[in-house]
Amino acid sequence: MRAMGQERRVKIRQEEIVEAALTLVDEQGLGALNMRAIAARLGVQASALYWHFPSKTVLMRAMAQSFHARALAAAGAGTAKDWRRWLIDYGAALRRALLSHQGSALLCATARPAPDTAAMAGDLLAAPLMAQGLSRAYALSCLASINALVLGWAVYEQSEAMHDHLAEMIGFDESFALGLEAMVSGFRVD
Amino acid sequence: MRAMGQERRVKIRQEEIVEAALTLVDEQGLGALNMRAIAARLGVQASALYWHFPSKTVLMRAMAQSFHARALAAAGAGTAKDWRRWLIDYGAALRRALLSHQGSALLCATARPAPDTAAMAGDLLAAPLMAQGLSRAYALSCLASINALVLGWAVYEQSEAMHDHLAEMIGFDESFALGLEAMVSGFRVD
DNA sequence: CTCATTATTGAACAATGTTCAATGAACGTT
DNA sequence: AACGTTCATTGAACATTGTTCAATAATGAG
Repeated sequence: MRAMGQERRVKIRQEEIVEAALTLVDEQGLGALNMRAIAARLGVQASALYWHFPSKTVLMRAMAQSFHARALAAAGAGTAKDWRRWLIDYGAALRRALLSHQGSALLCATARPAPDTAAMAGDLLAAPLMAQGLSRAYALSCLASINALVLGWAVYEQSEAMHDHLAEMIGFDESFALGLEAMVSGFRVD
Repeated sequence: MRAMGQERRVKIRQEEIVEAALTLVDEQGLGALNMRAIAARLGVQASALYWHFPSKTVLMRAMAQSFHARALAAAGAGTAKDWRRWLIDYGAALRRALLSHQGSALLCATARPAPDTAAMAGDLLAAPLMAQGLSRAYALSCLASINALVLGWAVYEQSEAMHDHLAEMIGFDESFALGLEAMVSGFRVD
């Protein structure tokens, strides 16, 4: 039975590629993300990547996915808190995850994860809220708004053109915290 | 005195280019936005555009700028309302402006307006809030959070991959309104 | 060892952003 | 009206980048 062994080797390789691509974006920005650069970082030819990924789009989708997975893991640790507290912690964790990698916000905005994974993530995230009595629809609405807020802020903050200008007028962390807390405190359960 | 005539002609041409580019994005998506396509729409060669714009990046910046200007005009109409009402109306107007053009959210996320224009827009937007007693810093924080929320939602909604999936679970308009109203109602003046 | 599957190479192609010398168009000056 | 300068466009190129594909090397089962 060789199929299993082969499959694992492929998966490892895929993760190596995603990791190389992520560090590349981290170091040189999203604009420097091209197949030849990724391949060079792995000591390989660009066309070799196409055995593992059908296109750059799918590769970027995998990158964004790996990203969301980390953020989710970091946030979903303690699920026993009050749901407002949980939402705030989740928002803050997602924000930290995005800000810890240059250009990750635009990456996540450009390449959304695959539909099925997104569905799973939605269920995983909604669970802690539903456990405390929120309806599924309401929980998903709240989560989507939090996601939008965090992503929007991160895009602003990681935009070279915007960063310096905005930084003169407001404190990013304080303003974000203010907006996030305002939104969560404004959620009403009916 | 010919300088004035020439200058005006140039400006008209620039606006024509921006408009052509915007309708192109609107009709065929952001991915179809390339210099040759824009030029073809104007019955001209791609290289001709480089007399008016130094690069595609600057062109896109102008596009995003024209966008923000429209949204601002649509929202800033009545400035006499209660500031919470004003924030909600502004958020809704910006959202409508973004959603009325395919792919505009990503465009605005990718190409931010020029720093000086952004500063002017900030002042223009903060004014109605400061007129009702909010501090400048607080007003800008609130506005930035609203902008982030609207932009994040619009990105989600205009993402092909995300749209269908999210639409199954939540109503965009309702969820957005819920998040926006929650946030605004959560803003506290101290 | 043999061979089929897996993985990579090297060379190409197409699309796209961009440059530049050459050319045409517009217009004030003489 | 003719001239020349400035404005605007062309056409052809170049570099980068995503992608393909036949050829080839590596790998592991029998």
